[in-house]
Amino acid sequence: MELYSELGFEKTTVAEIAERAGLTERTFFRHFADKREVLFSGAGEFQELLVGNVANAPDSFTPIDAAAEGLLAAAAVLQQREEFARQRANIIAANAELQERELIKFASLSTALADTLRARGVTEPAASLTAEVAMAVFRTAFERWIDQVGGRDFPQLVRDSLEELTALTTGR
Amino acid sequence: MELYSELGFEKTTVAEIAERAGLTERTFFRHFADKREVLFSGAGEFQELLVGNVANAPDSFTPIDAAAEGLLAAAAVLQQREEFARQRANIIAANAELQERELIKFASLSTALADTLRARGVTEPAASLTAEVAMAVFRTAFERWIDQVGGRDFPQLVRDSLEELTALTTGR
DNA sequence: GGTCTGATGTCAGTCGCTGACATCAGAGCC
DNA sequence: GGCTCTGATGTCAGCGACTGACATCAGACC
Repeated sequence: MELYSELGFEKTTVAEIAERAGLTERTFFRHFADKREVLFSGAGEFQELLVGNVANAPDSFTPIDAAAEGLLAAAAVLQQREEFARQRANIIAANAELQERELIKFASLSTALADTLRARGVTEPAASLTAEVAMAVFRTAFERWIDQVGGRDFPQLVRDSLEELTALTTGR
Repeated sequence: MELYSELGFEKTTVAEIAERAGLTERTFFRHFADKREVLFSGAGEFQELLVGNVANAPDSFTPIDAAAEGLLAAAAVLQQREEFARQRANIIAANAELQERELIKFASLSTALADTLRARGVTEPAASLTAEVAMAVFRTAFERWIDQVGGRDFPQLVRDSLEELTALTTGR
């Protein structure tokens, strides 16, 4: 993270990272699948957090509302680590390869979310579509949270985006 | 495309591609930014097609309906080249790096779509959210189109997914 | 015939990443 | 205390993607 912030992602070599960590390049690649993965090592826990809250939502909740439970929990956790989240977002925003990796992590989240909804009895294609739309809401809210300086409440931004979504489709 | 289908993407070296094309490796990289980009060289025209149809939609259309015009036009064109689209989808489905690249192309499309909606007078965050949701609909419909053997009508699948979307949110 | 330009070839080099094998420190056992 | 076993790390050689610098060459235009 230090080096990626100082030099930028591209200009940082794995050799430099290894050196600063007091390890070998080979060892680096034993801990991380590739140079990008460093910034995404927490993705697993993040996914479990989000999906877990969806699974535990009351049975009476609609698919969208169940998904929203997961999004809100995830947003709350990121809110806690705002500084870290900002630094990380800046690094990613500066590099296309990292954006690609982030997108596939989001896609993986979307798949996991769809699976969870299906486990709640939601049928296809509603499950996949809800999952995709929920992640779209999350991304939109995240972007707004990061872009602003003031530091508004991330979970609240998620709620706002969900409202927007409803307005979009009911207005047809 | 031939080599990627025969050997798989990873096992194909740029040297082999260059040889079959009767060119040099260096020349390959002058035509394509990287090994993956070969499969995405048509992305620019595709984007213009989609966005163009959104821009030309009647002013009276809601954001979602305007976006739908673009999706339907894009789906119709892919329908024309079904065989090519299938082969390409298979290659991409077999490789994670290619999926990453495809996702960022979709994201780029989403951004362009949001811009177009904004030019139609749609305000934020409705523009971004509509764009994201529209692309989610497109992806979902595309997946269903490719997965089935029968070869159902792609534009019709897009319409179906749009209906699903409405149902999702109005059911709250 | 001459010049100019854009595409291609050549070459050397960097960097990400991997496989194979050696080393070494600590855990647990006798 | 000595032994073995295991997991983490180091070492080394090598492949393949990608780049910069310079040379070459064919066709366009004058």
